[in-house]
Amino acid sequence: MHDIRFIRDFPDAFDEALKRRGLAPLAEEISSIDAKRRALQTDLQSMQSRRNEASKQIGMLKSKGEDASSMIAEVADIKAKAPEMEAQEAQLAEALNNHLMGLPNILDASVPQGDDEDDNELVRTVGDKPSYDFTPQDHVSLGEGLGQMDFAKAAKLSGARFVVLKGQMARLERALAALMLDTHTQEFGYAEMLPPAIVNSATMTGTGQLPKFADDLYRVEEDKWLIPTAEVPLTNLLADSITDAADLPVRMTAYTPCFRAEAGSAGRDTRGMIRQHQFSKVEMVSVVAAEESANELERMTNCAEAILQKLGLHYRVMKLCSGDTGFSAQQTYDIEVWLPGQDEGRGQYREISSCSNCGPFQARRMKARMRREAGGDTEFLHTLNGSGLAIGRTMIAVLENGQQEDGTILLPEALHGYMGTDKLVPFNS
RNA sequence: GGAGAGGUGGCAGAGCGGUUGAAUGCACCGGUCUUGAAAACCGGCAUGGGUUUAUAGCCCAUCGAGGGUUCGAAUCCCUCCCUCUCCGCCA
Repeated sequence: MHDIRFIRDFPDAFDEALKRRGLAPLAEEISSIDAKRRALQTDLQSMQSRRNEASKQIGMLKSKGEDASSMIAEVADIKAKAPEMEAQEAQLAEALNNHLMGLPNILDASVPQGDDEDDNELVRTVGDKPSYDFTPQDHVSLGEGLGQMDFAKAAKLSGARFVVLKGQMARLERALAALMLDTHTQEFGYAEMLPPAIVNSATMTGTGQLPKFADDLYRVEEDKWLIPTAEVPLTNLLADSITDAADLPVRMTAYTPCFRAEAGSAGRDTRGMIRQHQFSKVEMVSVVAAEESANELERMTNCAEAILQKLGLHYRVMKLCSGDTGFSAQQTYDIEVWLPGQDEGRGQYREISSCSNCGPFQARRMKARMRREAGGDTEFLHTLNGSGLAIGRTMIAVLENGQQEDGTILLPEALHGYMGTDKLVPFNS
């Protein structure tokens, strides 16, 4: 959500920010709606003020047993005029709100201009691509080959974009989640949380999924939605509250299922586990004071990278360009892991984590505020979220990177304890 | 799902048609006292918005949410949401 005062005070900067998002200028239109609304509100309030004053006098006159009929008539007159003005005011307020809630966040100055993922900027590459003296298989062949991944059964149960994992691969999900949670809580100070996976519309609106992206969500009943990421419940934990500066930063992590209708992705990544309607993710959320958010984004990205490093996976960090940065973010780093089995064994980088600084954008929507000192003003917090990591895609990476020519998988050492073995072998053997 | 009881400031808890944005206590902040601390005492202490050069004033709104009755609603009525107790069901 945008700050109407910013639009009022810096219309050109706002329109420039819209332009970076590929949107037409709106500052003038928004400011004009706002000006009309405030003028109307001022009139309305002075009427209400008169009404309140008259009512008090009526009370006093009546208590003395005097006649108040002329004042009662005056109030009646005000009451006759008010509804039309109130309706107008409400209409303007709604129009204004639709603009403020429907427009994407202002991009950080450092975000490169671009149209899509091809214009993202390489920040760093860590580790080296593994080499194989055979053509690497993708995770589908590997998983099905080991009898531990069943897309056909999942399709029968649920439809496209689901999977059934069996045996060691089912356990691998749990092992990865445990490694991630242990790392974030023990090494990086994140508090482990277990939030609801179903939230109401107000919560979805707070983080920016609603009102614009309802089609990407699953709705289980009126006003009940399945979360697409734990960012939603975790960040909204701070909604409608004022946090003491001494309690910052707030860092939380959670392992939850995530549900995405993938409305706009029909036909993309139809093979395998890359894009599923249901997947699990360990999410990190940080809530900090304004001046800390830039540093916190770097820190959070490093926390996600730490998981990849523990798993010995090669990856690169990309700074998303203007066209690829999400609605609520002002700046985003994507971490792309190397998947040697993709593209017929030639390999491909694929997003495995996305870490975003949303600035005050979500906080303003959900009224998440902070106070620096007793009696001081409130100000909006900055919120950040990042995957640490997406479990399904991490599993793909572990499988494709650890594969042997015979189709078995050598596991990274960090998982041996969690898995009780160093190798994935055919199911039931 | 059924029956009942409730939802008031950071917390506890009064108010139940009039000048109440809301008693009182606790917490918190400032001060007096004290070598220091505690205690005691004094004062302050909701949020959002409008107006304004103004963090000064003045004004509006908010006592779960939304409607209604009334000159006037935290207080009365309706709908919804949530919490608690009991019953039913259930992992």
